[in-house]
Amino acid sequence: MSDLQPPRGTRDILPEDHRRHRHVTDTAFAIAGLYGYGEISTPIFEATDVFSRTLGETSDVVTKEMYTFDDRKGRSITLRPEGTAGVARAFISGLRSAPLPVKLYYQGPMFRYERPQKGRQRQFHQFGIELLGVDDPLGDVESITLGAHILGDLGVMDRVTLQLNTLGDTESREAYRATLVEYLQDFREQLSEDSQARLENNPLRIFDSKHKGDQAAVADAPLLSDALNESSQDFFGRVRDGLKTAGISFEINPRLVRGLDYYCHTAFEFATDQLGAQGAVLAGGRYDGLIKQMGGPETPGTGWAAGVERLSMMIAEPPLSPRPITVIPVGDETKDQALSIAQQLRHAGLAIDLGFSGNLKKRLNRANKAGAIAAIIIGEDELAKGVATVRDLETSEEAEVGLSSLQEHLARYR
RNA sequence: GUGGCUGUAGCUCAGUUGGUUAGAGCGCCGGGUUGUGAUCCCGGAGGCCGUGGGUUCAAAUCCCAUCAGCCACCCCA
Repeated sequence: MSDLQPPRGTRDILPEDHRRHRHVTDTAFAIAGLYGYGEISTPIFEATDVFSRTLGETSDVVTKEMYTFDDRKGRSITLRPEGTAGVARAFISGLRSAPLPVKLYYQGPMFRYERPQKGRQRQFHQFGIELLGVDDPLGDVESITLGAHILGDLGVMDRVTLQLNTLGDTESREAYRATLVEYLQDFREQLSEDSQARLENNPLRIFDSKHKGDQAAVADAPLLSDALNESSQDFFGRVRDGLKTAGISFEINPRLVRGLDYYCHTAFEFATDQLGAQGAVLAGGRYDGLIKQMGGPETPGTGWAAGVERLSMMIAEPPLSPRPITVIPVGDETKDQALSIAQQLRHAGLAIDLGFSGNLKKRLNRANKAGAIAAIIIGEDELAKGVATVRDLETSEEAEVGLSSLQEHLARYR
């Protein structure tokens, strides 16, 4: 029994789950298409340094969450923990001469070695977009607008809030970092162990901590927003204005800090309180230095990723579509006819279930449970007359329909 | 990685102070004269009580370990 369980933090996505899963990704695909984005798939695993060099050597993802192993030739391989680094790599190796901007979306499994809990698994799925080659704040606005559009169509907008912050450009951030570290020296003793280490390598992240001592230390600390240089302030101002123009409401959250090193300027997160401790359903920001850092041409980028499982948990039950029509033969002599009628109708584009066994009562019962909208009953009586009995399973109305006009009659159920 | 809670049939759970062949509801399968769907009646399959050790004459029940789930921290989608 225990051998039959999937590995920790993974799960089988059964047909019922997939209906929700697919509804999320189908919606996202359709809307990304409306914004002119094209689909890209990158490998599920990459050379380890694709992630370790870009996400930040000290980030949690790199230090303790990656699935890394050596392949048979001793190359270090890592199952992708997120999508952006792989897409950036693909851009450099295969799309560098493409006309800018390059607008991409992707969907697929990601892997992070973490302790599972609600809304958090070791293998999970993300849908994400990347907009490459746009340094204008309008790019951030488009990216966020696209995300909001998808959340809106999924019907979850009323249960999320858009949290927005800026990390400023490199100059602003470096300057601020120095003042923050200096300020926090006096509080060193009360900081958590993790945050004491962050003092050295990523002091901004202390803002994110839920540790009481950390929060107290940071409560009256100088804010990054006060340390922004003029161009960073201007950039952020134009993002906010753009969002207002697009009619998207947001809250400024000065404590919102991205965990991955490659972010600059815009950082945002659509957050909910409905998924336990996991707040983010769609989050991202700007990453202007990433592609150059990986060895490509200097190319600005902005984008986000959304958790497919998290969104699946939030959406309403998606419609069962298409509802099938069940073909039910009565008596052994009619099976061949039933089969060929079923095939004919399937080729005409109708969703057809064939009742396999049991008496008529059982088969109608099964058709009902399968969500069928109608049943086509084919018995010897019918065949003798060259008709089939079509029973509407909603209204219970029955009609005898000539076999030749069956297809026409069923058109109402498409 | 840390801490807390949990683990009996596909699902939700019961199982007395440790005592012999471990139960219910739902679901599933079959039947109620191979022709009519949610109901009703009858029958059936399905559990080495998460796994491995230990204590005991005797363990689903007590102890230890381990695995998995849930919750929180950490962090994130």
